Amino acid sequence: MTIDDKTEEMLKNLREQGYRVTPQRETVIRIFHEAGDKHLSAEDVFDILKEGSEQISLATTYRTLKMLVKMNILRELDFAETHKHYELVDTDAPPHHHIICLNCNKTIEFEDDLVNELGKRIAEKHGVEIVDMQFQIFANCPHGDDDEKRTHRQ
Amino acid sequence: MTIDDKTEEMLKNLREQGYRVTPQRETVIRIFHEAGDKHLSAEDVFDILKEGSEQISLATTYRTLKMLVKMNILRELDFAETHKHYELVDTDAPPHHHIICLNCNKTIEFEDDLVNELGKRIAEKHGVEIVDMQFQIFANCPHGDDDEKRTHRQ
DNA sequence: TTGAGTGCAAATCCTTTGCAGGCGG
DNA sequence: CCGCCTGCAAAGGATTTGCACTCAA
Repeated sequence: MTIDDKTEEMLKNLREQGYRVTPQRETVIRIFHEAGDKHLSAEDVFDILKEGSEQISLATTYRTLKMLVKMNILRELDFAETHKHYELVDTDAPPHHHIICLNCNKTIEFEDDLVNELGKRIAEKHGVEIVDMQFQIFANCPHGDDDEKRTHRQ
Repeated sequence: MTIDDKTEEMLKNLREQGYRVTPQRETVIRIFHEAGDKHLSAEDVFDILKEGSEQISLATTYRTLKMLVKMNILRELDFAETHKHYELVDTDAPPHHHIICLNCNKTIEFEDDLVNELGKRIAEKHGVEIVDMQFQIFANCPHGDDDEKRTHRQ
């Protein structure tokens, strides 16, 4: 399935839910598809927009991201930073998790059936209905520059 | 060991690291001890302070929290919210994890050796040196008020 | 046509910082 | 006494919101 197809499918989804399909929304969704599995912040999206021909205000960028999260098209990620990141929800794929390098700020994504299974089991044990899970491993990767070390996690 | 003993020990720790021991710092540490295993935000700490006899400015509250994280006395927690939470580091205890109810915003703490073991193994497999890990399960607990439902996670 | 969506600027929330004075060691 | 800490107020970054206008349906 091409990026266009995937984008079109999500737009159809929006329309069916009573949302209007605007060029702004289409562009934001396309940006996430083109970004592959990268995590983008609102500011990232806005910067990409500034480069391209489609100009969208920062306010609309934020409003669109929030709406897409509510629509379950994007997932909100909370690493220990000042701002949030977003990534496309892939309903076919199992949830994936992240290793966050405290030196270079890079993230490594990983999938792990055991983690997912364990999460489900823990939720059951506590009698709650699971919606999402995120396993975050904070670590230092081998080649890190200490210069850029983050201060908010020792 | 009493709360006073634990507080005193941490203050000694500060002194040894070249930090000054001020009534403000003592008070903040004591508040966390008295709060048991609750997670407090900067604003929470400040509110508790306002109630009590010790008045501390919000700026100092933030500065103290940040310093205590660097000292590894507090751990910073990032649930999917606009502000951070802090909890006492217990170096004897294994890391614990959280179930966050999307309805009522309450958190359930849990420990799980399997999760910790799995985290360690995953870090090893990826060749990174683990510093901390947090398994967050976002869920709905049975009795939730839908009124207070959080918007930033569908 | 019409109200959901947009852009702009102002507002808000959380957190940090500059500066002058205070106090721990 | 020295310089780290504090309080205050102002600044800062990220995100939200009020309002008038625009455009998708």
